This record gives sequence, C-alpha cells and structure tokens, in this order.
Amino acid sequence: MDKQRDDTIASRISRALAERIISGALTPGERLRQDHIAEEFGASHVPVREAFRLLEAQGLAVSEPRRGFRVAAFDLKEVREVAEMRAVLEVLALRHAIPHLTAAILDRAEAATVAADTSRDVRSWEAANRAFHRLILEPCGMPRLLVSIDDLHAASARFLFSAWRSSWEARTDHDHRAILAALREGRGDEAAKILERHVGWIGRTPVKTAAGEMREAFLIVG
Amino acid sequence: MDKQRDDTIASRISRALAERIISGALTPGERLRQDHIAEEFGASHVPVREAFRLLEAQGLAVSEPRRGFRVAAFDLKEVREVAEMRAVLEVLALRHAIPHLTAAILDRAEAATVAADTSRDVRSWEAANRAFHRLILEPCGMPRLLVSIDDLHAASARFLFSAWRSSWEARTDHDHRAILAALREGRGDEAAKILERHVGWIGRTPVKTAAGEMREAFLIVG
DNA sequence: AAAAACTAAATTATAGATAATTTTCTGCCG
DNA sequence: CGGCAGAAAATTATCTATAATTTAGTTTTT
Repeated sequence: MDKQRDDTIASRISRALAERIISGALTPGERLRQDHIAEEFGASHVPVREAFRLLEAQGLAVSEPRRGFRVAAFDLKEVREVAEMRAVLEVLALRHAIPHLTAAILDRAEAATVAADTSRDVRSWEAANRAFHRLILEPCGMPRLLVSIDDLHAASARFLFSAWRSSWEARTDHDHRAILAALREGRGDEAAKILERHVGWIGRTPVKTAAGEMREAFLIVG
Repeated sequence: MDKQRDDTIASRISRALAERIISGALTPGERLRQDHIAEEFGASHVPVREAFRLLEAQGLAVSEPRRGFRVAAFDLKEVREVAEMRAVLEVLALRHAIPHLTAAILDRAEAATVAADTSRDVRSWEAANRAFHRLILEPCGMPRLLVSIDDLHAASARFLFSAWRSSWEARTDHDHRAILAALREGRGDEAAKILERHVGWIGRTPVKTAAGEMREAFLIVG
C-alpha cells in the first residue's frame, strides 16, 4: 500500500498502538509483547521497542526493566491528575492564543461544537471535542505546551471510552458555547475561567444504562 | 566496574547524554551520531536509539526522520514557554502539596535555600534550587505532574548553564524565604502566588562580566 | 502439600549486513 | 573564481540471527 510515508516504522507502530490503547482494544495493565507485535506489523523488534518508548513518553505505556512494557493502568486519581493538568495548561495556552484568535477560527470552533452536539457515538464526540480545544489553543504558538496538552487529551480520551463504551447520548455543550461567546466579545478572562472549570470538572453523575437502570458513573466534561 | 545496575543500558546512556546536554557539553543543534555514541559507551546501536527516544521525550533531543537525532535547539521564546509551563504546573503541585507539608520538610527546604545562597558555582546552585522546589512539591502525590515538572527543570537548567558558564555569583534568594515563611504560617495562597511569579519571571538584566564590563543577559530566577 | 529444581518463554542486548538517504568532497564548466 | 553535478563516504533505519539473563510456569522431590 503506502510504504513511502514521511515517517518511520517505529512511529507508525506507535500510532497504531496508541489508537488501540485509547480505544480500549488494549486493556490497562496488558503486556505488550514485542515479538508478537513485531510479527503482526511485519517488522523486527527494534522499531517495536522504539514505538514502546514513544508510547511511554505519552503516558500510554509503562516500562518495567527486564519485564517489558505494559499498557499504562489508570485509576480515578490519575484521571483527576490529568484533568487538573489540562485545566491549568489549557488556560495558559488560551491566554496566549487570545491575541491571535480570528473570527474564522472561532467559526470553525463553533462548527466543531455543533458537530459534538450532534454526534451519534463517543468516538466522533471525542474527535469534535478535541478539535474544539485544539482550534482555540493552537494560535498560542507554544509547541511544547501543545504537545503536552495533546498527550493529556489522549489520556482523557482513554478514560472517556472506557466509561462510555456502550451507552452514549450527546448533550448540548453549554460550556463550549459560553467560551466562544466570551471570546467573541473580548472577555478573555471570563473565557479562561469557564475553560478552567470546564476541563477540570470531574465527578460522579447518575447515568441511565441501556437497560434503563440508573447507575453512577464518572464523567469528564470535556 | 558496576555492570549489575537495576536499569537498562539505554537509560544509562540516556542519563549520561542528558547530563552533557544540560551542562552544555553537547551544544544545541549538534548531531547525535548513533554509531559514535554506541562505540563510546561500548554498546550497540539498539540501546543508543532507545536512549535517543528517552531524550526526545524529555525535550532534550529532536528526531528528524532519516536524518537522525540532534540536540534540541532552544531560543528565548522556548525558554519563556518552559518558564510559564513550570509556573502553572508548580503552582498546581504546591496547592496539592500544602496539606501534606510537615515542619520537617520545610526545614529541609530551608536548608536547600541556604545551600543555594552559599554555593560557589552554578552547578551546585542549580542542584540546591531544584532540591528546594522538589521538596515542597513532592508531597502533592501526583506522579505524572512531578515528571513533567522535572523535565521542565532540566530545560531551564540548560538555559541557566549556557547563560552563566563563566561568571557566577550567588545571591540571597528572597523568594524562597518568602515562600517558606508563607507556608509555615499557613498562608498557602500567598505562597502559591510568590512561587508563580518566582518561576515565571524571565527577563533581561544587567550583568557584570569577569572583565568588569556591564552587559545584558537573560535570567531565570529559579 | 510446600519447597526446590528444571524448563520454557520473553526481554534485553550484540553483531553484522543491507538499502536508502544525506552529507561531503571533488572536479569540471561557464 | 564561484557554483553546480556527480562521485564517494558516512549515516540512518532496518533486518536477521543469536547469546545472555530473567521471569514465569511446571514438574519433581521430600
């Protein structure tokens, strides 16, 4: 097929595995066996090990010396940690992005919000949500910060998919709209404040299961 | 000598190279030639490549597909970015650490401050400064956050060493003392505020060179 | 049935080979 | 004399094969 990609085999394997970890196809704590994965991708173990290191850097895998790599576990404590880091880093990015935001960017962010509200499954909601955040933060022009935020989004998405594997219902995202309204009207501080609360909010919430029962679930807002 | 370390060859090479990059022995933009480094460490190229990936994760090296790895460049813009990320992340860590701070920890942090004030060279000042920050932040119990902060400290140190290679004079660090005083008296918010300004502050300042001339230099406070 | 010993599997590392690509050198030509 | 083209050298990224070490699992022994 397309062998002439600009990137290396290691990064291609890394992306493929990241997808599986985030989607939940590879479960937390599962071992990543280099020879099996090498065979599956028709590669040798060298690029596979490099791919593992890339995943480790994103916090999706952990290395235990002489015992190989496993898919990173995650508990509620870690999810909270990720959410709080996202909150402060996204606020920082937004403050730097504000002077460079244009009406065109805000229009595209609004389109992403509409796409999120009308999505039929978690996957597309997550993609639209991520697009919204990316759009309003990217103009900050701080590459290292944006990479960190991306990695934290990946960790959030993992949790999201594990919590909402089957049942899912899109809700209108009032926070996104409030952030956009504030940005359009030049109330930057308020936009930052809403974003901080929006991203940092994690808690228990009652959820109706497919069977019609109510149960408690953890929820990341966005 | 000591072959029976608990860690892998890759991580040992990575630490050794990190040391050189931070200290400035390897200059920004310099190429990292895997075969040369493999030979120097008496290893093969596989662990060397893994070491490069580890450095990449810390932001000390960058990979250009088919062109190998180079020491990460850094300009003033990036230094500012690192300082601002450190400011918000350290404040977050401090807020979580405060409930777990003990008098014993604060005493050790004070000792680190004294050590910084009396250091005779940049290296020991940096080590003492880093120890101060580590001590008051570690009790936050957020491992991912602490790793991020450590990586940012490494990037700061690089800049520090490049700016102050020859002349150096220790100054009394009033910010550290003010932070400690606020923490001891239970004024957590004020401690966080000082820390944020302390870490985030970067600017030009007049510096007296060894030759007695005045010139402008960039400065990270700590 | 618990402890010890053996076995199997996997990770970590080495070595050498190869294709592709980049860098460097060199010499020719305008 | 400077710049471009092409040749030569170096380097990366990969594979294959293999050894050493460690973990994990199974069997044997007491």
